Amino acid sequence: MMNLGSMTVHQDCDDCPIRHRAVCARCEADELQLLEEIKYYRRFEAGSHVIWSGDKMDFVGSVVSGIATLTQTMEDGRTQMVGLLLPSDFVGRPGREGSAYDVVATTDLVMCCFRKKPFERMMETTPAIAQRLLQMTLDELDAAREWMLVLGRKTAREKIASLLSIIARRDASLNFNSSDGGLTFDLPLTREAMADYLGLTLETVSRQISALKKDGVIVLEGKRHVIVPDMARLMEEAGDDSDGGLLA
Amino acid sequence: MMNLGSMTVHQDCDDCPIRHRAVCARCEADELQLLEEIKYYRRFEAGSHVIWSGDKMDFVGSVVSGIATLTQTMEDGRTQMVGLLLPSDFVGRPGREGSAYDVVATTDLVMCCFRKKPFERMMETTPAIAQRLLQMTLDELDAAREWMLVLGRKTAREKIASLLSIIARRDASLNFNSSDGGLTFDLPLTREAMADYLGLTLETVSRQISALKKDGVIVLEGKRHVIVPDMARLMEEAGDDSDGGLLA
DNA sequence: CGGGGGGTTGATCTCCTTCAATCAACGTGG
DNA sequence: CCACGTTGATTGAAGGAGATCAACCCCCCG
Repeated sequence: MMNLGSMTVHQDCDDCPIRHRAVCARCEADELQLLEEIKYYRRFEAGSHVIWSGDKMDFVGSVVSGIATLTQTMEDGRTQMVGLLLPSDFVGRPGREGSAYDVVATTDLVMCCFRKKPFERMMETTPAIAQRLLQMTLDELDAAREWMLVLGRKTAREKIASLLSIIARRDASLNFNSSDGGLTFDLPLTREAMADYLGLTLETVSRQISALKKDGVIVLEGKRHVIVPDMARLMEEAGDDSDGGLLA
Repeated sequence: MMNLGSMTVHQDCDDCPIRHRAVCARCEADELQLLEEIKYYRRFEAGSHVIWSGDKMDFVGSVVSGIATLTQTMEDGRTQMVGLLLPSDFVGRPGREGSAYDVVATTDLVMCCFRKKPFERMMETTPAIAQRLLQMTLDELDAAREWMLVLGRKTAREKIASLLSIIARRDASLNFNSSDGGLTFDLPLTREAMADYLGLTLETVSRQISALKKDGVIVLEGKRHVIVPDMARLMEEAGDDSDGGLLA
């Protein structure tokens, strides 16, 4: 898949689907007005790079729709995904020149971007933005630490179950897709991307998904559509017993 | 070792060793004054818990001296260290009741604590604190993500080398202990704690340290004192080639 | 029809875990 | 001062979970 560049689109903050969850969530009308002046939309097609590791970043922004990944790569080519960016997630780091990671669109992606310098200035004058960003960063830090447990201590089977339960829970919180008690969702990642997220090979990912299917923990329709008949069972397989930890 | 509780000590912010690096780094004299009113010192002895996972936290604070670890534990006892807390590091999460992790003092520890509610109120009125906390949290997030690469993709030998080079670099930035070109430091962790940090067993840690010693990458004096004759070599072993990534 | 991307499955290999013995340093009490 | 237990660390032998290498399938698309 080639990067064909980006298209520009426009939208009003009022009908923005991530208005209440993104960095701008706590902004008042007048503050939004200021943001509108420094914002612009960009569209990326599936497979294209939003940012290259090491590159200078002249913007920060929010994922409006679609999914992107945050990955690190070693010289010899080994890669580790360090974050999954979903709608409302923030991209970029105020106060730093370059990006430490590759950001890649895994689906078609729309981002709401802010020019970096003006945004940094706004952060100093608009507590609502800085506070929201702090909150979001603390959440991401918790997520990263939870993932460290997954990477460091869980078995391949538990890793897969952990990933599935995270995606399932996220989808459940957005939509109401609990048809007849069983959760349902589409995997937004290829087997290879899952492997990069879980610190495994794609073969192991495939085998463990097959094993979970054989054991009735999940039901597959095609390669990507997953049905979870018993969420508690899945979380048990993930090693996260029952409660699953309180979400923000 | 038993937890004998904590002793209280006092200190003035002016001669505080972490004054310029902790959450309070950007505070002006008047803001420090306010902090002084809600602050108190606590001393923990090596091996004792600062916080238990799940417990309600009525304070947040900074590590003044000593070292603590942040660990997560699964029901079956598997543990993963998710953070190493050094002087100036922040403990606790504003806006959340309980702690998600165990915080354990690995050496004797002194903490500068702030009562949580007043601190949260101050965060809303004092941009200097919120801004500094955001900066520190973003740094921690980067560190956590770097560690995800270590946990997910590196070999045991590379993991050990990564840990050693991180500790070496940190020590180098604090002290000037580059006697005759070779860095020198003491390991602040037992083999078991290193294993918990690296997602390994303590036996593997021991074996890989021995191997690095045999290969001349490090020199050991006793079990804990490490000499690194060639830092570039160590970083090569860690898989972080040469530059080592830009620090903040 | 051919080709390529994504996915599954099999056979083998290897690195790390597991289980276990041993050792050095240290403290404690007889 | 020496036997004893404890704690941290090292080392050995055996086994296994996951990596690696490789074949093959499915499906879409040109």
